[in-house]
Formats: sequence, structure tokens, C-alpha cells
Amino acid sequence: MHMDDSSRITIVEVAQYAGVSTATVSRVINKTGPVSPEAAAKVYAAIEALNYRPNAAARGLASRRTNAIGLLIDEVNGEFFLPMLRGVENAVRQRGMDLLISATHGLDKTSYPLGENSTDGLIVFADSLPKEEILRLHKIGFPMVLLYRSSPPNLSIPCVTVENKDGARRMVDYLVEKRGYRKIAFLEGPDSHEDAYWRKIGYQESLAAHNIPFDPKLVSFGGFDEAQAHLSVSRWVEQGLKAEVIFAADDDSAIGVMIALKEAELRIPEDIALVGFDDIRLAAYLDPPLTTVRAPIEQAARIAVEQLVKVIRGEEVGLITLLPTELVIRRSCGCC
Amino acid sequence: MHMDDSSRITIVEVAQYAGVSTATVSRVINKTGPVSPEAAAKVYAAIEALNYRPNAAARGLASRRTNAIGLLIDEVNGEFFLPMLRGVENAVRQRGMDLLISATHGLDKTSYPLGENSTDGLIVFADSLPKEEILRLHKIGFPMVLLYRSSPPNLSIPCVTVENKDGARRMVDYLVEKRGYRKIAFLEGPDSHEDAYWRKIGYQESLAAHNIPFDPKLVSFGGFDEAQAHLSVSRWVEQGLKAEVIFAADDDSAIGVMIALKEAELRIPEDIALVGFDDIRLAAYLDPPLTTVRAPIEQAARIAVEQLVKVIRGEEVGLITLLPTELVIRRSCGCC
DNA sequence: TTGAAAGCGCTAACAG
DNA sequence: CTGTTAGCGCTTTCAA
Repeated sequence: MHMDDSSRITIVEVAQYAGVSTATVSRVINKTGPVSPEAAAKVYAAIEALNYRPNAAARGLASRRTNAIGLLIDEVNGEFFLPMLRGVENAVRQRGMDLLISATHGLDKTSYPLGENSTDGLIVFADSLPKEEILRLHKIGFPMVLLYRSSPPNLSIPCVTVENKDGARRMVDYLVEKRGYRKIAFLEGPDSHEDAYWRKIGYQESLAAHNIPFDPKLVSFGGFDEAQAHLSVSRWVEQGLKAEVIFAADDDSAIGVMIALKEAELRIPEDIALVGFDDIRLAAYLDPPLTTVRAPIEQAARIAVEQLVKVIRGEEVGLITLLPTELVIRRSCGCC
Repeated sequence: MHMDDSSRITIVEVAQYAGVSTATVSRVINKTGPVSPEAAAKVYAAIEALNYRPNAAARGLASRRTNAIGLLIDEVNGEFFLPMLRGVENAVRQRGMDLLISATHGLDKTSYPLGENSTDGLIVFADSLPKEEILRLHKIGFPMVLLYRSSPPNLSIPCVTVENKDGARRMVDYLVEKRGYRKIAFLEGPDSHEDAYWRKIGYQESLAAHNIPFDPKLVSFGGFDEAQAHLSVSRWVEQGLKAEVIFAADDDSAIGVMIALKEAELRIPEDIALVGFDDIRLAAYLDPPLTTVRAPIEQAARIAVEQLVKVIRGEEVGLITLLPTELVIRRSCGCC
């Protein structure tokens, strides 16, 4: 079945039906420019009667605005994604805009669909876009906001992220000061991901502050990924890792740790404690409930949209938005 | 910062640079109509040199195709959403199309943005769209595929869903035949959701087949929602519900049940068993691991996109795609 | 195999 | 406050 082209009604039909010009209809629809109440009423009636819907493409062409914003991610994966998307979606629709989503899947250069021609602006999540492309877009003045990623030097692209370093630092402080741990293993995230970088720095800073020597043997790759974390921890167990607690750089990898530990018949936290980062929805319901650092993911996403809209409008925005993180103590760290 | 309009290069510049007409450039880009190899080469070179990107809006206006498909959901929520979106996104991008997402948030009539003017077709998830709007879109011949929802009578809109009734039926069969339960409580989903309907029918059919009288007291509202399920089960507990097992109509509500049961200090499965439906990613890691019915959510989403693309192209598609579900036995049902 | 030219439906000056 | 009109950048006949 095909679209029934003959029945498509345009702004012209609406104008005729209402007995006004297309310009007036346009003004009514877009609330741009003055229109008499009577004219407006007639237009609304016509729109209703004809069931008129403006054509987005024509609108975009004529106005050079798409009324859509794009969200660029690497891939649809992980618990992290849900609150992020919820935040973005809510904020976008609150402004009556459309949301385009595209996953770049690593570095697959073969043209990502979103960009300067299909959206008014882009939210670039973490490492979803190579730096060169960010540079290109910035050069042509295309509105962007970076989410969980900082601006390349001297470019001053607004970014919003959370206090990764601080959160990790406080977590390790807690582990050392309140729980008395000294042998703290760290399961780091992907190099390309700035969150991963800062969380590790926070971990190291806390160690240093407590005069605990940094031991590379206590660091392995978690990759912000359940399967990867699982694998790494299984290897650790085989090699007889001697740690009192594992700090997984995100909750997804913490889940992988849990599985690996259970397979090895190690009890959490009796045999080895575990903490994560993010506070995903299910962290509280895991077995045992996961001690973690809460990151305001949804809020960050919402703010990113707000910033982006401002940039699109040409308004000033703060360059860096840093959202606070918060320790959430549950059973997995051995506190209870 | 604003877009730098002056530097925008269009098909005209490309044509000039390549020394051909815009029509030829268009033919090369879209691989429509014959072009000599030399001309094509010149065009490609020009595109490369000028870093040309076609304007989506202009394209859409001229061709009456947007090259985008829309996904309509009620809201971004629940574990269910992630695999669904992953399936849709992968399939969409595999076809080089754009993906638009919009949440309708219940019945908020105030114009949902996606529709016949911004996409080539729509995937309508469950009860995201009121029947009247589906009717309207169908009437104008707009391509649609329904996901987890069947076509209104006589409309023959393709739909893809899973074997809800069969899955629920087999779950209850298992509970009765293998585990020997007779008092099986059911936490049903929202009325508006077809999955909810069929799962309940499956439950009832199995009871009937085993000569177990249907007891309305053993049915409460879970709403496919953790908080709602939590509430309902807490009430049950207060009222002294006497069931051997609770069948939550989806895993999200099963999580709510778990929490409520733990609060009441009832052990799963020793004091009361629990099973769910969907097999979300974390079902295996809950405490205890959740027995459930696996639904191929991601696959269903992928198929929906494939169907939709066919409809858009005017090809024939099967009206109903029913994907099999599968029992996944874990500890929460008392099997081990 | 190619080019000229007519729109696609809408917005935004501009003139009244 | 309102209408006229010139495009927006591209696709697609139609002729050549």
C-alpha cells in the first residue's frame, strides 16, 4: 500500500479554506508576527477541519531549521543508556522538538547519518564521534554539546559531565577510612572514555592521600562491560588475586564481577567486597545490593539538551557543567 | 555561535566544480539513472573536494521521502526498552536510514511529532498510539508496523509480537505439573497492553486444563511496573495472601514482587515462589535468579523494521509475525 | 547519457 | 495586521 498523495493537504488548502493567505497561516502556526484573532480562529478551524499537518521537510528547507536534535551514541548498550535516553527524550519533547538517534558503533567511518543537515544540533555522547569530526562540525559552527566528554583544547564546546574523579576519590576514601581496606583492586573502563580516565585518577589520588602505594597488579580491564569484567576477574581469581575489595569502574562491570566471583564461589562481601559506579536502577536489587557512586545520569542528559537548545538559539552557555556524585552505601562493600 | 551559512555548499556548487549539471550530480548520489563513468568520477571528486553533504530537508521535499523511520513508544522506561531499541537501531542503520524516536506519554494528545510528514513509516509499540490515530494513518496509506500489538479488525496492518499466551500457558503448566503448585497468584499487566491480555489468558487456560478453578482473589494488578507490583504484593501480604507462587506478568513487576516479599521477610522460593516474563538481562542476577519466559525482544524489533521497510517499498509482507517464547528455569520457582 | 527547468510545501522579507 | 512573492536545495520529468 502506498501513500495516497492526492489527499495530501498543504498550507495552500488551509489558506483557501480559511480565506486568508498562506503567510497568515504560517504566522498562526508558528506564532510569528501579528495576526488578528478572527483570522487566527479561521485558520485554526481550517486546520482542524482539514486535519492539516505541516510538512517538516518543507519547513526545514524554508526556515533552515529542522526542529530536531540528534543524539549520537556509540551503541545501544548497558544500563547507563536508559536514564540517559529518558532525560534526553523528555527534554527534547518538552521543547516540541524531534529526537534523532544514531549509534556510531565504534569508528565505523561510513557516514553516520546525523549531522549538520538533518538536525539543528547534536548531543555527542562520550566517544561516539572521532575528534576530527567534532572539529569539522565546530569549524562550520554547528551547535553541539558534549555529554560525558570534555571539549578538545581551545575549542570551547560546552560539555556536561559528572564529578567522576571526585566520586571515585570519595569512594576509595570511604573504603580506606571507614572500612579499613588497603588492598583495593580497580577494574578500569575503556581508555577512550573520559569517565574511565577520571575515575581511575580519583582512585589513584585517594591511594596516594592514604599512603597506599599504587600497585598495577591490582588494576585490570573492565571495559564498562559486564562480559569483559567477568573475564578479567576470572583471570584474577585463577592467578590468586589478593584484594580485599574490587572497585569496578561502572555498575555494568560490577555485575560482571559478581558473576565471576559467584562462579569462583567467593562470597561478597565476606571473601571479597565489591563496589561500583553509576547506581543503575538494579544496583539495589542485586545480590548483595551494590555499594556504588550515584551519577545523575538523567539529569545530565536533560541539562545537555537545555544547553544545546541555548546554543542553537545563539545564547550564551557555561562551558563546563559538572554534576555532583554521591556515595550510596549498600551491603556489597561489607558495611553491614 | 551560529551556523556559518555562507560556507554551505549545495548541489549547485558540486555541479559547477565537476562541470556537469545538478541532475547528473543527483543521479550519481542516488544511483538513479545512467551516468557515464567519467562524469561519475568527476562528481565523486567534487563531492570529496568540497566536502559536500546533501541537505536532508531539500531531498525530502523533492522526493517525498524522508529516509527516516519513526519509533513510537509510550515512554522510555523499563528493562524491556533497551533490547527493543537496540534491535530497531541496528536494523534501521543497516539500511542507511535515520531513526526518530518519540514517546507519547500516555494519551497526551498534544501532537506527537512523528508521523506522515517526518518519517517514511512508523513502528508503533504497544499502546503508544490511540486506535483513532492508527486508523487515520492507515486511511491515508501511511506505512506502519505494530510491535507488541495486533491490528485493529479489518485493517490488516502488519504486526510482530511474541507468543504471549503460549509462553504464559507453558509457564503455568510447568508450575503445576513439575512443581506441583495449585495456588498460583497472577500479577497482571495494564489492560491497554495486549501482552498483558494474552499472558493472562494463557494463565487461565492452563488453570482450566488442570482443573484448577480460577480464583479472582489470586489476581492483582502489577501494571508491568516495579512500583505498582511492589504495592500490590504488599497489600496481598497484609491481607494474608495464601499462594504458593506468584506469576508476575513481566520481569519488571517481578522485581517489585521481590522487593515487597523481602520487606515482608518472606523467602523466595522457600516461603513463596516467584516467576516472571520477558527474561530481561538482569533476571539471571537477581536474588534469587528469576525463573521466567524468554521473549525475543530484540529480534522482534529487528523484524518489525524489516517489515516496515518492505511496506514502505510497497512489497508484500506477512500480516502477523509471532515469535516463539521459551521457558527459562532458575531458582526463584523453587526448582533447585 | 545529459541538461533545463518545474516544482516539492513552506517561511520570510517586503510592501501595503 | 495582511498578502505577494521569492526562494530554500534537491529530485525528476521532459527533451535533446
